[in-house]
Amino acid sequence: MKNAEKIKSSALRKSGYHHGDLRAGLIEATRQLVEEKGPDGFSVTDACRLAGVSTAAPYKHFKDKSEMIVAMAMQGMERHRDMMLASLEGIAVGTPGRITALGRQYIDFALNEPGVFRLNFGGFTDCLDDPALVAAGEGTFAIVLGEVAACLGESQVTEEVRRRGFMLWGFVHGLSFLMADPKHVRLGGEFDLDHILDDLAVRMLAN
Amino acid sequence: MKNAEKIKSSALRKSGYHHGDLRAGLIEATRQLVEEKGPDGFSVTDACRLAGVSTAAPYKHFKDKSEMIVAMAMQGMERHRDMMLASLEGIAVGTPGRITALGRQYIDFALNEPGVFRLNFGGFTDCLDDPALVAAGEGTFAIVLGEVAACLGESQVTEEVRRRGFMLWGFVHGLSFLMADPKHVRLGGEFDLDHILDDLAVRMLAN
DNA sequence: ACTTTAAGTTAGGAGCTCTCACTTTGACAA
DNA sequence: TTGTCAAAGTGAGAGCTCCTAACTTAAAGT
Repeated sequence: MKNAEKIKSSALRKSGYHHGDLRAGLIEATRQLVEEKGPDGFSVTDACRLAGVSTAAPYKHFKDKSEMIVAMAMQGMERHRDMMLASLEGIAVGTPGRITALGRQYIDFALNEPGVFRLNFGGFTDCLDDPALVAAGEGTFAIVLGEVAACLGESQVTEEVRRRGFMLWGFVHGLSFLMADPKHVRLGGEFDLDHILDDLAVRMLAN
Repeated sequence: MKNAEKIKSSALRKSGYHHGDLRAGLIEATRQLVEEKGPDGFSVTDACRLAGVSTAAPYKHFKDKSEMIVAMAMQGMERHRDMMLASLEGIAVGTPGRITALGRQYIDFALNEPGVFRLNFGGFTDCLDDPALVAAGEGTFAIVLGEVAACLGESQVTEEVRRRGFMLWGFVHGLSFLMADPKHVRLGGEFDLDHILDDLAVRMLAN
């Protein structure tokens, strides 16, 4: 029983009348479609087709389209944070290497999941207002602030730490947008991202 | 005759059966609505209501919704470029002040017209593909590259100039996104944008 | 086994994009 | 000045979307 349920849960499409875990199935369908067609271009109808249910089914699990997108975006934020945390593994605390690792992972996420990244940060009105999403973003930024503080030899997040962290975030954030778009990234010519990030960390943490 | 026509041209709404300059009227309506409701949330139907014409009228002037948005975005790119160029007025060539002026103006545009800014750079699939829009973006970036070259004492756009210019662009671009969003900007704490930009120019143009 | 209820369904309203066939009217030539 | 034509409007409607309402299925607990 429990086993059969688990197998069902992981499936995108349903088998019988009931899906097993339609909520998760729709979130996964949403993720796939947002990557495929972009944050605009996504439709609930498409997600229903992909999950193999009728177009009315989602409304048993989500209030509306926006809530469905927010649920997917939230999982994206968590992946984003977890990957950033994982990238710190084995790098000495207080060294610039930790800053560049975070930046690198931030940008890698934007490159690997451009649809989700743009959805989360590109200014889609619906998602901007969700408090859980905002809180998740703040949590991730807090990680950055902690690392900046350590690099600057501060034990607390001072105003200067916050200022530097915000500048670093802005930089990496902007690079993510530029690099996730082929029409923009080629304007940068031939460059090595790791080199740029190292250069950045040196310049921004100096003094 | 010519005068009456000009008066009509500047009007958003039509007076008689014919509008006078519906194309321009729709572009202006589109701009207003994109600011009001965000790039998503915009509908051709709304623009028609605002311009006072039937919902079939736009298709005499634009192939589809996308082309209408692109036309509006194009004017936004031109405003963006013109304002950046104007901001250089009276600042000595080859000084970092010209870089900070460009950056400041870039961000100001994002703050003054967040809807248009996000539409142009937030990764809306339809617009990304338009070659005229891409070319306009490249033209604006070329201005930045020229200033960076002058600051670094180069007479040409070398690979290093391009790299630094791209980094500066990335930074200002990211800050624009963060500052245009109240939920992000407050994470930066209390800070003075001019001070940050000066700091940035010093750090990024050093060496 | 029976009941309850969560989770599906079909049907349909309202709004959107866009097309088609039609109407209006300004511009230009005779 | 008048007649014609083409540009620029119109209403009607097809096909899509999101979402609701009322109905049906079947899973879970007593």
